[in-house]
Amino acid sequence: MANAIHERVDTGKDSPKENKPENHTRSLSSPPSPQTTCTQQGMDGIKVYMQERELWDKFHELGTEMIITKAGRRMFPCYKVKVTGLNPKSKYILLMDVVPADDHRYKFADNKWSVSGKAEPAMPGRLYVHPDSPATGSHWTRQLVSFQKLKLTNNHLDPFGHIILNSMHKYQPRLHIVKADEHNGFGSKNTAFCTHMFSETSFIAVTSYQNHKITQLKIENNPFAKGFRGSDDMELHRMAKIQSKEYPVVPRSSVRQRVCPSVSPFGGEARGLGSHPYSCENGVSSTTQDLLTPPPAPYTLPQPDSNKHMQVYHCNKRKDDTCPTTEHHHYNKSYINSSPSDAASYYHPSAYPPPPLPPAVHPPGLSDSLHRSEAGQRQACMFAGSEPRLDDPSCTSWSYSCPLTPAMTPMTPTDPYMTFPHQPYSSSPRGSQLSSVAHQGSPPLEDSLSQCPYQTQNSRPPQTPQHTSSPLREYHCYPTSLSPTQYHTLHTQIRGGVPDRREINS
DNA sequence: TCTGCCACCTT
DNA sequence: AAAGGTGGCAG
Repeated sequence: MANAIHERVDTGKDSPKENKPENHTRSLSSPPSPQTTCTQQGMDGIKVYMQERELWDKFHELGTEMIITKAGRRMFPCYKVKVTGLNPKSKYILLMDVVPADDHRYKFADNKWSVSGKAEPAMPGRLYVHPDSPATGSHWTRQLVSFQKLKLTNNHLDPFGHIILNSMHKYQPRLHIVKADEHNGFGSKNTAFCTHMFSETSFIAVTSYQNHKITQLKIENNPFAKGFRGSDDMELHRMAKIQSKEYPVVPRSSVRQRVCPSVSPFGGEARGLGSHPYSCENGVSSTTQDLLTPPPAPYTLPQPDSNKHMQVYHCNKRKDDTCPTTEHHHYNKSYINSSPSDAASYYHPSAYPPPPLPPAVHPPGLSDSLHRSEAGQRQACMFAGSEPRLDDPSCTSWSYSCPLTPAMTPMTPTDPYMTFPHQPYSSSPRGSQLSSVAHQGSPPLEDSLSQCPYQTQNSRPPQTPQHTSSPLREYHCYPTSLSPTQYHTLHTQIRGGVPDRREINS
């Protein structure tokens, strides 16, 4: 909340030029994602600057690790960006997802990370929709956009809408910006969106830190870990206290951490992602369906059965009222009234495979209902998608439900996959093209970057090396034709309003 | 490896 | 003042 603002209201340089990294904010911002080629909707002029890039770089050099817990753990550094190039009056939904960076499983031994096998099946992909969504371009560009409330979990059955990851696997966070104007809503044609990835934000999910250097970096920079900082004196004192013995005093870090000398985990390779330049993908789908439709699967990750079902979680507070009858216009208004800060976090299912843009698209109803919900509460509205494997024709739909979007749902509710209001997400029988976003979802980034997976079957535009020099390189994935898709079974669940444990108290 | 609990902090 | 975010650690 306030944080985003505090960090850098950087309004000063509102519109950095392409390729031109901001100097004065260099430490805080990375070069903007390269621009986009979006052909329509004006998405091409959107630029995204990663904040606190220096910090991200420090972690990245060592091999960033993010703790994942059953209850959900925030990311640190926090994913914060500055966005420019949005139409001040248009509405956009900003969301994030975290996709596999490759299909390997890693191990940390000899003080470094190395591949230890094949990745486990991808977890249900989920989307984290920024609480302020949908909001006008003016809103998003006015201040930094922080995803600090996003949480990562290793609980495959997580009921809170947190992003589910596998420990010891490498991931790449992605930011999606979806235009959500009434004239460009999900249910309509021309849904435009763009995807931005910053390679320095890739990380390996762990249940406990492997590299003590990462631990120290976290302690030094995360305010919540301040309790672990301290002078040697404090250390000693504490140590003595903890171990009532007279053990030789050893630096806390040494004591606490496993032995890990210094070697950068990501070992020179920054592994696929690491070394990849940032990429930015934008796309416009001609139709909503296109967006939703999964791309051909260039690469497939096995999906657990559970994944095959689309799970929808409704906001507890969902107002049925709000959703159902909502019309497109509704959301406009609601948004205005709602205060972003109050908004709760929303989670949507993302299909890894297909990245779930779609859900986002829904903004209309969504925001309405969600935003109005009590502030601060994380009522997650999440949708878990089964992740369709890209190659699996059956997976395609991304509908998300949330009662939110009646308006957007042009489809018949009776269809299984139509369960969601959002039909568009649902698979479109016809191969449609998926916008990059959708595609990207799940395939390991490595593939995507190296070759747009989605395109696999298509010709992929050569990476447009537009800003090669800049970290962000943009790759456009053009829609590929998709095979007919079938829908996932949708499994809906309504949260009973059971908040996170922590929230119970509140 | 993973989990639960704890002290210590921030918000 | 309460809620909730951290890493350490034992099991």
